[in-house]
Amino acid sequence: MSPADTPQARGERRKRSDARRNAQTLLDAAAAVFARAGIDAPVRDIAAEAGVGMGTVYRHFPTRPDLVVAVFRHQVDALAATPAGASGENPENPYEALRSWVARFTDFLVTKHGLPEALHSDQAGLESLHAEFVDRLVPVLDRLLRACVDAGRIRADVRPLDLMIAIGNLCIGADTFPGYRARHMVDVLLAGLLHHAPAPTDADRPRTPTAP
Amino acid sequence: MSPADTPQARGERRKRSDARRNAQTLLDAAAAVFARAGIDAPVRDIAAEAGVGMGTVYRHFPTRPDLVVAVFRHQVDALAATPAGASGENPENPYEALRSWVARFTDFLVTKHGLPEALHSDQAGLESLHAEFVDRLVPVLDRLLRACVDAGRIRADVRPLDLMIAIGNLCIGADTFPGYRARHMVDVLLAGLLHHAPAPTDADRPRTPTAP
DNA sequence: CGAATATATGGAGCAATGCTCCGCTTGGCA
DNA sequence: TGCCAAGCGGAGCATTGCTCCATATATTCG
Repeated sequence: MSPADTPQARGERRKRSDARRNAQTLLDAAAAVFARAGIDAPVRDIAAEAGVGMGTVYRHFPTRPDLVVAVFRHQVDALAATPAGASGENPENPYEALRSWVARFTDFLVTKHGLPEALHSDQAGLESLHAEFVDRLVPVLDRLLRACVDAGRIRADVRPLDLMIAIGNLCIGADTFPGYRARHMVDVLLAGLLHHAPAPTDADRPRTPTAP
Repeated sequence: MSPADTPQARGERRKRSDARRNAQTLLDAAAAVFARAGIDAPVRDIAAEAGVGMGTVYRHFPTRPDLVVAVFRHQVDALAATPAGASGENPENPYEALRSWVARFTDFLVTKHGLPEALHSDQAGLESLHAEFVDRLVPVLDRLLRACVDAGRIRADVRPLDLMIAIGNLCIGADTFPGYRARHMVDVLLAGLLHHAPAPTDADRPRTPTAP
């Protein structure tokens, strides 16, 4: 997001004023419709909410997922930015730093209707949403996890990508399935990272049958 | 599934022979298409595979999810039936019984393209798929979990429904996202059930600030 | 066996939805 | 003011779940 990334600085013509205005209107309208009707809301509805035609939507956001990504980008940015602060807050307790960041991540996912589901939709183009999350957040998790491993708090066999996807997955259904406590299960998962006395990963592969 | 449930026994006329044949043909065709193209394959494709018309499909399976449920029902039955055996095999190690059943459940989910995703689809009617899983498998998990809790092996604050949904969720993306190791994350989740020295669940809610 | 009838079938057609296309409109510059 | 590239709107296409009904056929009864 350096200033050099602005269109003008790259020698491209500045967009027309109505175009800029419409782009922002669309972003706001999409955010409103997503909040009201979920992330799967029809593009038509968003165009109507913004008071523009279908063509305008697709001019600004070539595919539906592009619109979704744009709407959530700055929230992902916030999540990606904090950990420097968070992990700095208590470098002596890296596990709590991990837990606190994961709690914020979980809150974000749970409060967005359909977002966790969308991260796994195989609809063409929705990979970019996934990619956005991976690119921005995996490095954060990597730092948090590494700090825990270095401090000897957690097992070393869980990769940041695994954990990120797992957390995102656990949040699926949080708002649609009544009895399911997504946050709690994320907590259980994090507890599973801690070292225990008996490493259960070995128990299910008795290479040598327990001698009598 | 008692004999009294058969149509004849309830005084209903037995279905025409071609109808019965087509129903089975459709089941086989659907299984083949699901395996090849995933669970979201168009109904048209299944009709074509079976060599019948659309009307025939919908006559036998009123909605798309009904077909999906029918295809997987006997596999769910198998999963629901085993734990009596499994938990009987080593009553002295209930945690291993839990792990072994969960491993089978995980295998089942991971090998069915799109099944875990379908369990959370908000498409009307797909709740019956979810209901099928919940009704058949939650009681099994309940028994397995209770045995572990009674043996003092695991925490008592995880309900069977939570665990079942969490496991299903963790399997999402197993076949579509390259780097993600669903089975491993299920293992981490199960490890999180075990008791550890410091209960992390209390750490984030210091009701009374730790007295000096 | 042959007719009568309930049952089953096939596929055109409807509705929803993502996306494209293109003729019309308009902001910005000379 | 006048020009024109950038922008816009919305009809229309393709896909897909599902419905409808004229036609075909299995089953039964005389």
